[in-house]
Amino acid sequence: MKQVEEILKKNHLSVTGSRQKIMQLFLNSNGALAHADIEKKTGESFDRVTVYRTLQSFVEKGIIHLIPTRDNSIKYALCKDDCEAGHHHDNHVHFICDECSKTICLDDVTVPQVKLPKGFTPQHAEMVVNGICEECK
Amino acid sequence: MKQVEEILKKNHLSVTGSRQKIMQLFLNSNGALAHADIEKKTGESFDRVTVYRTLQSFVEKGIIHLIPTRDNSIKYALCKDDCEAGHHHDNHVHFICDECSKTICLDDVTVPQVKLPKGFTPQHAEMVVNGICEECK
DNA sequence: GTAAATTTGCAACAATGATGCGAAAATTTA
DNA sequence: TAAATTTTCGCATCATTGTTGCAAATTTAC
Ligand SMILES: [Mn+2]
Ligand SMILES: [Mn+2]
Ligand SMILES: [Zn+2]
Ligand SMILES: [Zn+2]
Repeated sequence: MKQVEEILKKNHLSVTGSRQKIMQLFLNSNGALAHADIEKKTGESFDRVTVYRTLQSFVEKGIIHLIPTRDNSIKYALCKDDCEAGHHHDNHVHFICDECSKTICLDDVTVPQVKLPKGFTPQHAEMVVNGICEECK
Repeated sequence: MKQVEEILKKNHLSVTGSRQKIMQLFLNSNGALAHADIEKKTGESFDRVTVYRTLQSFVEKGIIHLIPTRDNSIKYALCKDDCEAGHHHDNHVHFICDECSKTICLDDVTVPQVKLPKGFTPQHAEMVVNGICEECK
């Protein structure tokens, strides 16, 4: 069984053309993908709505996670940590290159804890670093 | 001279009704404001476009800064650090309450530095913490 | 292979944000 | 303070992004 098919089945998702193609895109890509990237790379094959729904279901199943960016565009990347449906626990830092604008999961860099003022209880923290990536250096 | 007028003049912005009213909103508010909040609180007085343009010019002048959120909605807050036109340098942590969904600048909590993998050069870092705020606790 | 369940594509809609342009208002000049 | 100049405002219009309902097509289960 192909890797893509395996991933879908393991996550109780029916195996369809769009899901296979989009999942393959993530497996091939070394950075994060935006909705627009996916539409472009699948080349008109699927309806815009299908792409939205596919991404949503991948997020729900814990296959991909979203990355917040400074310009408020959503990017998606594969979860390498062992996330489960409805229970993500990636807590790594994300890097956005100002040169090539690629978004990269720094899987080995954990989001540091910060001491909050009295009364604040943290639940989850995100950290995004901008700069120059190893390739553009 | 009123405080609001003073701020506008200091930043070389002509003093207009919309700018005064929106600036006053920021001065009164203890959390960050979204575009929609501002439209609501000014009560139909100004065109939607005017609000957009006012916020843009405040950002350009270094009077307010944007806060990235996980759900892709833009929030704005007063710069308390000494930002200048075209050169922001707030680097504090932001807190978003999961209960009241207020967004708060933690001006005294500096974004910590992280050690990046070899080849990555950081330029700027953002950190957003979700949880329960002091009021909702 | 057939029936049931799920997914897809289309149409329609809502929200958000940008731009051009003439009218209105604010600032500068005299 | 009045006229001239500069800036801003409001409106119309458009683009992009994302959501929902529903019938047709596809996938899965039997
Ligand atoms: Mn990641
Ligand atoms: Mn802030
Ligand atoms: Zn790069
Ligand atoms: Zn709260």
